[in-house]
Amino acid sequence: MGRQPCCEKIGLKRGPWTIEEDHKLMSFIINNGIHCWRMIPKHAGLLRCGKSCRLRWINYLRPDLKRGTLSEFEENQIIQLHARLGNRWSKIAAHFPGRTDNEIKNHWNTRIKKRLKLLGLDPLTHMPLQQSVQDATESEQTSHSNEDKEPQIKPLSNPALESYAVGEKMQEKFEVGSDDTINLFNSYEMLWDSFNLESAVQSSETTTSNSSSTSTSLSITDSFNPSMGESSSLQEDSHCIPSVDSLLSWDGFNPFDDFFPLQNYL
DNA sequence: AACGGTAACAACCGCAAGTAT
DNA sequence: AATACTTGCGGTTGTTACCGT
Repeated sequence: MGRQPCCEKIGLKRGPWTIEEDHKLMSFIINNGIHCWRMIPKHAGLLRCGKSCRLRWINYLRPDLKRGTLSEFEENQIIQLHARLGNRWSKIAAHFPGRTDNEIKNHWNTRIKKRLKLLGLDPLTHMPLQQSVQDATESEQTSHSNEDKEPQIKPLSNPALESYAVGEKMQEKFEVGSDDTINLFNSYEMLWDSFNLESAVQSSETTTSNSSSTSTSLSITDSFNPSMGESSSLQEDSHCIPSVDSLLSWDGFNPFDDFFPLQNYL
């Protein structure tokens, strides 16, 4: 039998969203909240599938989104979290209120990966590249067990201890040219020394479990629709509401101009 | 000015997990 | 317990802007 597709694809629009579509989606969600993504396009008068609407809301329209490039500090945090969590972008994003998993994933793939490679680090394992290759070769040669043959994909079990004793060596070895890269390297090294990742992740996991993208969205929309009473209130998640600056910093288009009486919420 | 290459970002797709019946 | 359905996630692709030649 198989599963029903999430939506009837025939006649649906794809590709970049127009401003009108954004307005329709915003307006609908603000007035009605989010109950069922599948129904939203139909009721909002959009020729999109629910999935597409959800993505657009989460990655672009959500009022609590923090726009702009990630700071150096955020970048370093991402690196640390990636060393521990691997490609679990949503888990990583949960540590950055206002950032989306898509955004962090894109940032990782387009920038951080390259910088790590420049530093001679394998973005996958966070180990020095040559060492990774060497380890792989050695394990192939010795071939002790099947476990030894596993590719070096697992995140480090204790990255703070393992990786950054090589810091000095790496710096000598790769003669990294740009100041940026050197800065990244230094802070990377420093952070491992000083940052108690374990406790940070744990505390963050407990505190952010309620502020994932979805619950955040809901709590915010709830705040516009007190009658919904579906979940937590704005008070609880108020830290997710962005500053005026971040709301107003959208280039060209601020979808909230038409819908949000901002002064009531900020 | 035209072209090609690249970076950055947005959006789509397929699958898995979670939930309701 | 089984099935149907929805939602969320991660990988991938598409699009656009920018830059160097």
